[in-house]
Amino acid sequence: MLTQAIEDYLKTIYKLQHSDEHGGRVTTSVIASRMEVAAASATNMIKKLAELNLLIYTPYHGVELTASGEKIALETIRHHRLIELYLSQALGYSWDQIDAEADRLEHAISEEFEDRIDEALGYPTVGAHGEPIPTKQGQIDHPKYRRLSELQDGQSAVIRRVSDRNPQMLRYMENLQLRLGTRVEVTAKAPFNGPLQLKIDASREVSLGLEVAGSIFVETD
Amino acid sequence: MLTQAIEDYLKTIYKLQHSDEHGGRVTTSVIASRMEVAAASATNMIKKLAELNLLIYTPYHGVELTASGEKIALETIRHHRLIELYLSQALGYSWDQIDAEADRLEHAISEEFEDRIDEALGYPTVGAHGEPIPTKQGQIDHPKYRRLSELQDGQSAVIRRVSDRNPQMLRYMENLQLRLGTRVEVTAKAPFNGPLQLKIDASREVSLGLEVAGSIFVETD
DNA sequence: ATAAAAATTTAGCTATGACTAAAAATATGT
DNA sequence: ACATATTTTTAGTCATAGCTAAATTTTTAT
Repeated sequence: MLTQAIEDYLKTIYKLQHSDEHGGRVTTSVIASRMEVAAASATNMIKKLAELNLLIYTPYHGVELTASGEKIALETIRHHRLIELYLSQALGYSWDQIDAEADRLEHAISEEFEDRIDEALGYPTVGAHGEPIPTKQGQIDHPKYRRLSELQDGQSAVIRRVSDRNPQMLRYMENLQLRLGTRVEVTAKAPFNGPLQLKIDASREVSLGLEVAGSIFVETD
Repeated sequence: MLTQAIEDYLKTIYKLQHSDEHGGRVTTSVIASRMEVAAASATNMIKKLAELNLLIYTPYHGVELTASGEKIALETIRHHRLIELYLSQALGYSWDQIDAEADRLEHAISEEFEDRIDEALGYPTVGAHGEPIPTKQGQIDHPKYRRLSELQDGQSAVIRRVSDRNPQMLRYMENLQLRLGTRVEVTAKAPFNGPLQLKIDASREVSLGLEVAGSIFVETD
């Protein structure tokens, strides 16, 4: 049977495999740190997942999901993102609250529940933070957006996705009304990795640190 | 910490204490059978709950919840009944599906979630099967309804609650349109524990077995 | 009253998934 | 190249919550 822990590990590994940060190599320590467990615990679980043919494990070198491991990861991610969207659309949750709630609910819901909220939401393809929602068949695309921090002075773009890693940062973005679909223009960039000056919705101007700007993904025109 | 298993046991024990079937004495075997675990497993958990001061345990004679045990039981039951009602009202679930889904979700939701569905439902006091919903403060009343099977020939009553124990029976009741608030009249009673003849909503007539009639609780005029 | 039956507890085992400490393998810096 | 640092794995523990089999206690029937 699929335990909650198995689903959580597979989800985490999938996300690591598809993040550009680690160059494709998903190691024990990276998994352990994302899961907030000791490295030894991660090794144990990895061995178990390899035993279940959910991933390929090369000791000392990392893991790679098999097709069935990826399937389960995508189902879990689909649950998570549908629940997040439902929480924000139907129950009025704010951006910073939905991830923690969905982390628990994603393991508890049935296919029936998945189908019903999918329908209630009108079969969405994009989650509350702009993440693609895998289809029931496990299809997903990975649109390449640029980080707001990479834009040059004078460039304009539309917010398409934000990182959901830090709830406090999400609250900060919400306060600034930096939402999906919001148009932003970089009106100045301070040197030495300094903040950038941002015009939001062609009206308000704010100064935004690089860490926040790096967590906002935009589509340029 | 409160595990899912602890919440489940406390909920079950609370319901057993307040059911008229066992004369108040809640024994290991009754708990084990309701939880669908071996008697030895129930003994283990009972000892643990006693250790946590959630119940008083008299070996070989049964258990009784303490105030704090009852508090947790009522919180769990409140979660369960709010979720059930939300599933049927907001997501269109049928009577027979909500219990199983709520059994899993009740352990996964936050206070935030509880508050939001409570609000979305308009602060209900009665659950989807007619059960009272405990307040956030743990208040609950136990209205005494009569079983439909106890009514005499010619008596009329309104359905106020149904047992949620058997999903198939719930589906059967739904098919007959035996719902909360439905008026029913016993037009005949067959002898030797035979079926009773029922007039539903002053129109359709059906023959109803005693087992089903015993699972329907009514208010007489 | 006592023997048999039923209920309950104890003893010992299993799986899951965490942990620490120690050992082993890999990576890095001079 | 090789000593040191870092990463990873192994070994052994713990808590949770289930199980079976055996022992014990309570209940029931004669």
